[in-house]
Amino acid sequence: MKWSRSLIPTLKESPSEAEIDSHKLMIRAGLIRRITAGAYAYLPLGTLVLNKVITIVREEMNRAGAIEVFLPALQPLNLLEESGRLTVFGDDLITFEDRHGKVTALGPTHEEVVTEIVKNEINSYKQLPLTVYQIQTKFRDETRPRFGVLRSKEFIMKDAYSFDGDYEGLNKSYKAMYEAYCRIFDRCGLEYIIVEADSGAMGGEVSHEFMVPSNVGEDVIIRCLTCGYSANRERAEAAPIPPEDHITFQPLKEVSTPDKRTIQEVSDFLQVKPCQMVKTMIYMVNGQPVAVLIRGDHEVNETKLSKVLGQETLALADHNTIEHVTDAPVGFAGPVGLSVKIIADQAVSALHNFVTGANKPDVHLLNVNHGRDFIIDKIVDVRYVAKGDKCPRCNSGIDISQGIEIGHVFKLGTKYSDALKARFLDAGGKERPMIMGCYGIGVNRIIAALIEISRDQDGIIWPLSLAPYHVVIIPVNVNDAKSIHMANHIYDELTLNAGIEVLLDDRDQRPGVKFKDADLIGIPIKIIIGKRFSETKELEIKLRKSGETFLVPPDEVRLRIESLFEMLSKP
RNA sequence: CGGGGCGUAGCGCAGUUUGGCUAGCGCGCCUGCCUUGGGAGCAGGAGGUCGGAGGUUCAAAUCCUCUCGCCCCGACCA
Repeated sequence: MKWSRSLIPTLKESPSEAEIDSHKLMIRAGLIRRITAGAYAYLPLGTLVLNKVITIVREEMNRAGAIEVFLPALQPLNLLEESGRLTVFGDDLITFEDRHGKVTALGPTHEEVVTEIVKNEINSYKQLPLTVYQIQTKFRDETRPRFGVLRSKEFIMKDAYSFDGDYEGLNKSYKAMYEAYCRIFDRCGLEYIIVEADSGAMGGEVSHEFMVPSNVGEDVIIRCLTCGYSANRERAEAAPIPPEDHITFQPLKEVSTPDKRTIQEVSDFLQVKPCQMVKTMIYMVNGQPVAVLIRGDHEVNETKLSKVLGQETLALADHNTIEHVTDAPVGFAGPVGLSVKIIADQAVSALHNFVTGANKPDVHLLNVNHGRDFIIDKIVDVRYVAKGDKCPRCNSGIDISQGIEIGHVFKLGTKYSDALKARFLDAGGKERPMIMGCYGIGVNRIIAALIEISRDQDGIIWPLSLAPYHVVIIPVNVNDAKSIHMANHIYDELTLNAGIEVLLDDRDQRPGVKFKDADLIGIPIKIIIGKRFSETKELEIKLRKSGETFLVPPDEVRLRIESLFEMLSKP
């Protein structure tokens, strides 16, 4: 492709809309343009990269035995109603009313649609197992789209769904997808961490997230650098905190804390560290108030809490309920004298002589001890892992970092096949629900994540596998007939005879402009036809990533490029 | 959805507080000269409903009301 005939609008300055580097670079390098909040147009260079990613994904899905399908973006609401996810998605669902008054959704994901199809078309164990996938645009009305294509209202997802007759089959299907994901991300040149993820309120099932470590990532990665334990924030556990030895119970004491409600306020006022305090949170569970005790410096993990309580729906109680239950305004709740069920986080059970609310206005209690002053009904793990926690497996220090979620694999079990009645007859003639798995990859996110981890002050650094073009030929002076002739010759040689994707910068621009642009758009290899060429007939090959240069006579260029390809293809 | 901010040329911005020349600057773009190894120089030029609607005024980018869009923080997020 000749530069002058494509559309590659590079920018010197960063647009004000962009906050993070990958977003800025995608705009500056002419990959994308925003059309509206959370929706981006892919320009030629962006489209080439997108297609590179899609090709890799498709090849590896096929290799793993998955079958490609193409499902509609439009979805009827009744399917989502049947699975119960209409309320789960809620306002995230983008819907519209057609001329007949029928309300239709733009699909946020496709579990229901694919299950509906399989339910209708598959009746026998002989037709299983089956894994289908598609590459489709998904729609979600994100409350706040941000970071360019990392969180948008419209995004491309590869979603796959496996159907098996038994759990052993699911395990095989899951493993095949898991391994395919590793190959896909390896081929894309991404460094990634696989973390255990929470499987929501279904319980007992397995889920893994593929994360690219990055400080702009919106997901939290908890891991142990010693034993390799890794999990996301919802899922991660910490080693139980051991109770202190030789504690003597101090006498319980009331203390006046006028208008001090938050942990921070009370901590400052009484000069007690938050880790010596206990928060009492009142939750509504099945219409009944429950007190949850958590250490002052910890946070309640509602995913764990709902699992512990066996409830999918729980919520913090409103102010009226709290005042009714505790006999005090919000901010002064405590377990002593409370008549509701008391659930304590493990860390609280290890505390002695702690500070907490007195269930009286403007009063807190000092030296509270469970067993003596109140009884805990249940000790459980219901908090998020915090800095300073220990690994639940090996008790080493734990590392908390951020990452971009680029893939998620999930053993669903029978959630959707039960809801939508997708059953089959087994060898014994017995009707059984299909066992499902689902597997997603954020295609656009792969691109943004790659740029986040592969760039420098000059621009993007593409791996060979994702580069929009492998090579850019730069004739320094396009008015020099010999240079142009050579540029065309090399172009044909590489394109026609070696199947290499080449961009020819035929613009009548000063060399500096062309070099800067080539660096910005991140083409792995530059072939420069300039001063050297007029002097010694040599061409210069320069690598984007390392900056290494090689002087090569024209008839050796192809061989040299091919050997560089081999080198660049290795991780 | 709460809080904050911003909409002026393709991009980045000044001008708005205190209303008043023909609405500016840098980059980019067009023409010519010159130049050709890391975003050159000179000269000339095109490009604006100042987000939109209404109002106040002799006069509005500037003041008032409404409205649309966008960004940031928070809440939310299979």
